[in-house]
Amino acid sequence: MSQVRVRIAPSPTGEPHVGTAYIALFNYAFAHREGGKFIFRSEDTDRERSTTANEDAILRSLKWLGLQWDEGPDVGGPHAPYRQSERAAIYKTHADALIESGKAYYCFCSAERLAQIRDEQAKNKQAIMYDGFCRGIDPAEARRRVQAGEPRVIRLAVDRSGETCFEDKLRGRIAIRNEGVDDQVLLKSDGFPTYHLASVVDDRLMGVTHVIRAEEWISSTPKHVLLYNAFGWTPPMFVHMPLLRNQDKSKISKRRNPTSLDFYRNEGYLPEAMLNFLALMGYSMPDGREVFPLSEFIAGFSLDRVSTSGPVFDLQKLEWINGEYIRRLDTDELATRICNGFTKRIGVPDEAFKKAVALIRERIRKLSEFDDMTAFMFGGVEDYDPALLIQKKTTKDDTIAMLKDSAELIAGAADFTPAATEAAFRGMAERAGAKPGNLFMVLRIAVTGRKVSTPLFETMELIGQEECGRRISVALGKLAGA
RNA sequence: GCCCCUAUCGUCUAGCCCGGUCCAGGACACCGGAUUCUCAUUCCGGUAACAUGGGUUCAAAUCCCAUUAGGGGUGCCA
Repeated sequence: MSQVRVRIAPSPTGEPHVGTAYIALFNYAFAHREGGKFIFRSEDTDRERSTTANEDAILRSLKWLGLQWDEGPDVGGPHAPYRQSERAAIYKTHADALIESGKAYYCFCSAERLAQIRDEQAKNKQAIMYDGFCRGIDPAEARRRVQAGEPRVIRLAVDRSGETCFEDKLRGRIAIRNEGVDDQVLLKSDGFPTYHLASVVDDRLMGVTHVIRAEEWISSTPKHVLLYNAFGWTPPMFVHMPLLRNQDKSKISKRRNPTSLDFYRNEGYLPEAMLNFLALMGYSMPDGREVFPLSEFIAGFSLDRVSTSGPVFDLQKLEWINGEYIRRLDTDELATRICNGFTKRIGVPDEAFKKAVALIRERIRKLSEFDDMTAFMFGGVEDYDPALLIQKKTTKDDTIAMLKDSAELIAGAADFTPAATEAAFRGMAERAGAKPGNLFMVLRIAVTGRKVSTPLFETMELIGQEECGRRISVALGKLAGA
């Protein structure tokens, strides 16, 4: 069998979409598992909406994820160009060939007329399709009108008898009666091809063996098969992946879910976690493992294990996986990643910063949480309600006494390592007949300004002996004024 | 309306192809508990599903049919 060649063929008409990453991942895994090639092709035939900025963003996002392609608009390849807008002549030639062979015809119908017949068909509860009005025009006549410069498109002449079927690798044989297949527009009036023509021609010319794409394409696949037939080509294998869903099960959309890959990158999801999560959408490991790197996903990948029902994109599970990956990173690596866009405090991690990272590594699930969670370590303490200092079953005076003792202890401490401070404060609590936990909470509030923080004594060491003393004084001041 | 796809815990899924080992397993989330200076991590435990109805069979989550539900398509968008 010939070498496997697959492609991701996004349309640069919007932000880099999570669905694109999802399909790219499965194409990538399949290509790598089979020792084949993974191609990136830009489907920018919608001249109204396509932009190079979008294309750049998609390329950048997939690279961020680590899904590098073997051939593409930026790296070239044996079938360049990989941007459809640069291949317009190829599609025109192919469309013309179909006209010549009678497999396609010119259509001069106006948009208004098309809208009108659609309305009529809807009203009569009929299938909505082109009525074939221009199909009967004499070819010579049609050629004259074309030469006269009349606006027109080229449509596929579908033989309405019989049925068209194809093999979907995941779903088996899918058949549809030809009377339900429309005379699809192949070449638009602006001279550019529609998706249907362009993708069929390119998949063929680029030697694509497996078309792994989203489920939404199933209903137009018969048109593609008919096109392959019209050209006298053998269709590739089709693999229709399930569609990612919103919580309400509808196709994943911007309105109900963050869909931009930029969003996930900016929130501090790790690319490797993102891939792992996406892999879980529709795929399962034979041994049930849920956390696995891309290399392991590829190593055991098989289309047989892809499920067909549409998975709900569950942010909660993504966060969990992200947390798993964050905790698997060593501190230096985590620090480097945080410094790469997730903190305003420092450019390159120093020792103190790494200590802070070590303290939050088990507490964050997204890199973006870092700055807030460590605010009291690097900035000052935010304003807090002095009432927080007073613990249950204790009085304001108790608290003041505790803080004064604490200030003294801190000022006189010869050893400010966590073990030493903890021992000292435990001793202090014991002598005062107070619960250590209560004392610690008072200190926590005074030192961090929060009820929830990183471990107290490690945090104090990080903040520094002097600054801790200062913060205790501030707490005392607050109580005095309360 | 018409065409097509799908259907196991709230969510992701295993099992289904090759019926019995499944009064259905794992994970996330949730609820308890243990550890603990808070939070988190970690560790234990728990709640929770084969859409419905018919077949076939000694036996069905697994095979067949119907129904229902959800989704997608129905564009000179992709």
